[in-house]
Amino acid sequence: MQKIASLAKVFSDINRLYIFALVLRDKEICVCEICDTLNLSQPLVSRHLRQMREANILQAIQKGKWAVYSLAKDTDLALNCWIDEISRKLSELPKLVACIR
Amino acid sequence: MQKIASLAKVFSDINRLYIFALVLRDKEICVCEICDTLNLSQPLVSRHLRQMREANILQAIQKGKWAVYSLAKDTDLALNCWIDEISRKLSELPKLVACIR
DNA sequence: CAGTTATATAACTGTATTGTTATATAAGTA
DNA sequence: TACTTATATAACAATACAGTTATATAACTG
Repeated sequence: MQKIASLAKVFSDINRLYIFALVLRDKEICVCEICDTLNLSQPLVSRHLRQMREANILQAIQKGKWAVYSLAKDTDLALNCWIDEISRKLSELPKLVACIR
Repeated sequence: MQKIASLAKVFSDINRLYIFALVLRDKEICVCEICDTLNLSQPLVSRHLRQMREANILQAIQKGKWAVYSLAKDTDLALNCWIDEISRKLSELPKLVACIR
């Protein structure tokens, strides 16, 4: 039950929801692209991403100077519900600003 | 998207999760029974219940001196996912202490 | 009707959280 | 090598939230 609450807490912030939706849409995305697209400050995005890493929702790999985020590999069962729900809302997201991958 | 975040916020608190699960299990339950079963103070339960009423998750009707809570009638689509998820966890809840309905 | 029971709410405290600003680090680039 | 770019983190201020204590209200009960 605590697990459900922790997952819910991550998705209770609108900016984390948007970030998660962006990752779902693009499969792979770097931090600066999230900042540009959602118009959020870099430190803010960075911390939100950390929370999602620690909740085992996202994973990051280093590619040159970029940190590239994607859905975590061992996607928890309780997460599937969220993925479906948020996938349905992807159209609400702004278009990409710059993609230098 | 904001709607999803609001729902998530409600379920990000472990006590609200427990309360919701109790309502799911018993269909109808009064405030004092929730307090007894979960061993939570009455004002705390009362406030959590209000948040769930305001999020349109639960509804309350007055029955004599009891306020009886149940799942809201027009159960939002986004809520179904939660109902399924939490239903699977009902076994974690303590047994009823007293039921004077 | 006085007392009790069930519930709601307000006021308060302590803690958590968001978003900002400033700084550190590490990897590319001129 | 100096400069720039991408990211992380720490320190801070402002706000939000949980849980408590005290109080109000309304409906039963003796």
